[in-house]
Amino acid sequence: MAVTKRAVALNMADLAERAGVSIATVSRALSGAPGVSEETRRKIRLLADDLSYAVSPDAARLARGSSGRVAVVTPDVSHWFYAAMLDGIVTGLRGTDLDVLLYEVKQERERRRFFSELPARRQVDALILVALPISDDERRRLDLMGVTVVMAGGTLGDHPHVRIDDVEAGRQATAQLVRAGHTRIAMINSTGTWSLEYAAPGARLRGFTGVLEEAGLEVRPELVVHRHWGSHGGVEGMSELLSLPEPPTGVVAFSDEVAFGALRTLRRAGVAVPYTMSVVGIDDHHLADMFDLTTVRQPVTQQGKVAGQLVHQILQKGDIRSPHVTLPTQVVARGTIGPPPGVRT
Amino acid sequence: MAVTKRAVALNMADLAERAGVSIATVSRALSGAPGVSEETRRKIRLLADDLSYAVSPDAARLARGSSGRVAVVTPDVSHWFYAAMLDGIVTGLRGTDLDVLLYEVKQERERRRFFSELPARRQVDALILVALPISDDERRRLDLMGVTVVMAGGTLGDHPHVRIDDVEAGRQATAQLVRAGHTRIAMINSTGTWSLEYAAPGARLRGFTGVLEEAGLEVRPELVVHRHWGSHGGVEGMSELLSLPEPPTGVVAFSDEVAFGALRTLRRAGVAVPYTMSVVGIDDHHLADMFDLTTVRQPVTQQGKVAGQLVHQILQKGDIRSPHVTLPTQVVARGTIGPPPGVRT
DNA sequence: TCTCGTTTCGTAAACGCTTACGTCGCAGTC
DNA sequence: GACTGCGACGTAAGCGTTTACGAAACGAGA
Repeated sequence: MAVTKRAVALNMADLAERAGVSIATVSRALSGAPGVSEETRRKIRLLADDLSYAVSPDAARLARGSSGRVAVVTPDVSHWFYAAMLDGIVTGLRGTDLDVLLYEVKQERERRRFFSELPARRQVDALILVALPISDDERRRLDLMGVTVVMAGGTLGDHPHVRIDDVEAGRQATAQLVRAGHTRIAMINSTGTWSLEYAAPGARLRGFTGVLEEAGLEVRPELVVHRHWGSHGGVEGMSELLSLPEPPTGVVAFSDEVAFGALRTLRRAGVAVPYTMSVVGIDDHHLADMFDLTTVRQPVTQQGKVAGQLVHQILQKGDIRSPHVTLPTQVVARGTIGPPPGVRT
Repeated sequence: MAVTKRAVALNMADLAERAGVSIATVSRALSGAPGVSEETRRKIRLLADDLSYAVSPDAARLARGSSGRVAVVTPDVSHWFYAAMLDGIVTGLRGTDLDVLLYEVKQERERRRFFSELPARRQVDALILVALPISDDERRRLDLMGVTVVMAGGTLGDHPHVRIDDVEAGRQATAQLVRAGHTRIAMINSTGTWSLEYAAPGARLRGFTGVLEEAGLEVRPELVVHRHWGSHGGVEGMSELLSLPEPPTGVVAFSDEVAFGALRTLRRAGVAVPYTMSVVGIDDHHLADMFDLTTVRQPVTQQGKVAGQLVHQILQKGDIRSPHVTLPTQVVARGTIGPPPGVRT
């Protein structure tokens, strides 16, 4: 009848007509719902394939009330940590017919805007926050969305989360230096990117001091410096430590990138690693091997993957048994730790 | 009337009722369409804010026919190159009320699946392919989607694209070595990840050979090795070059990561850089500075950003003036290039 | 043969918007 | 004072699905 149909793609009605059945039957056949004979279902599926017809997700969502989409909110896709998380999430979601909607909130004001406008609003069934510290106020705004919220790489109240034990990671890193015989051990820790405190620096520092104290070693304030958590932070932090009247013989870096920077400073200063100075990182960055860096591995991609799977399970089964996952970290010995200078091996 | 409303979130009808106007007016007021007095518009907007009401994107899409979403298809989010591209795309799309739907196609078969099932089908208004080589057949499948397609980091027939000149990048890298006086210059080039040929390796190699020939230097087959384009490719490639009866004195790496690997091999082999061996990369990876690596910078994030802006413009204005953008590359001199050994400075 | 339960399918009412079109009121024109 | 034009708003028809409900057909049990 209608000669001027706007629809460029064919719709379910067209398909139904050609198949000689009603729209309802087509819908049931394609969605796998019961109430259709196997024969009819096969016929319809074949026809749909032939005409390369695909159900409109938007219309389906409208009718059903769920979007089949999950939002991932991350501070910086270009940074390897978040990128690896994202990669893991996508992997964990693969084959679940859940699509990923990506939101990047780089700056403080973007984050604020995100929570005040909630652009993911009514777009997704769930939200995965990637290591994003948020305020109580923002947490409350989040509830407005009325969707499942999962935190990857941190915690968020009672919401499901996947993370590592940062205190333990700090302990493992520090313990290697202690075991090697070092007594003057420093830490280049991270400052937060945000006004809100992010948990990792504090936790890793607790691990650091804990191990020192248990070993009967003093924690000297001048040996704990704070810098940005990128490689340049390591460059600066190491410089500061080297300029000390009595520099340390071993350094725990907040992250591998910080360690990379520290190593560059040492190389330029002509300080031999590990003969004069030992360095240990945390992360097991995929380039750590290129620096020969001894470190503590955290399974970043795996965290993302589990987060993705968690979301899928929750969306499917409603609730879920263990929504709080802590993945283990593990020492990776390479070449940047040796005995302190002056100690014979 | 309907006592059991399913809707958890309030809808436009609720808002209209409270505002004492019709749904149509609310729609017009909120979307910025003409035909509403400024006073009414303000009133409605205020009310919407108060009740923290948001228009359902799916319903809007259904009614309007466009989704406000763009799909980004990338081989590997966790790799810095694609991550930087993605970051750029998101940045370029910021403030355009276009959302990003992310698809990762890591393996050959995932790529095939993506093109055969087209999960982005009817979900997005445009598609951005990130440095993804595709076959003619797949290109045809893509047209089935009937949406704008943009290639970032490569070309794709007549479709709009953003990229760099890889031949020129190869030339710039090689020219530095030639200028420093090297005559035995090698290249660690990349093998493709896919069965389909990706353009960059071939183009960079052409730049390499072109410069050598213009300088009157011979291109020796044994000095061009092929490895995977990650750091381990560099490790292996450099080993092979070192094992040659007469090793080169300068090496052009396909990418910075390859160069990182090469540097590690050299360090372990006790070959001094740049005194005995010079190395140059391509990319300007954000860790290149940590290796002191001389390289050729390509603006990765910028490419993504332009691609995002391109999509936005095309979606808005229909067509567009210059849909083919080539961004310039540029030498970044650091510390891994010196004169060949035996040449007095 | 009648009734009842199953299966299979169609009918039609949502889902929450956008927009073409119609209506109304009012100022301006002759 | 009837007519015209225009701005502001309402009516209602979609957009392409899902799904509650009802109808029809059919076999089984009595």
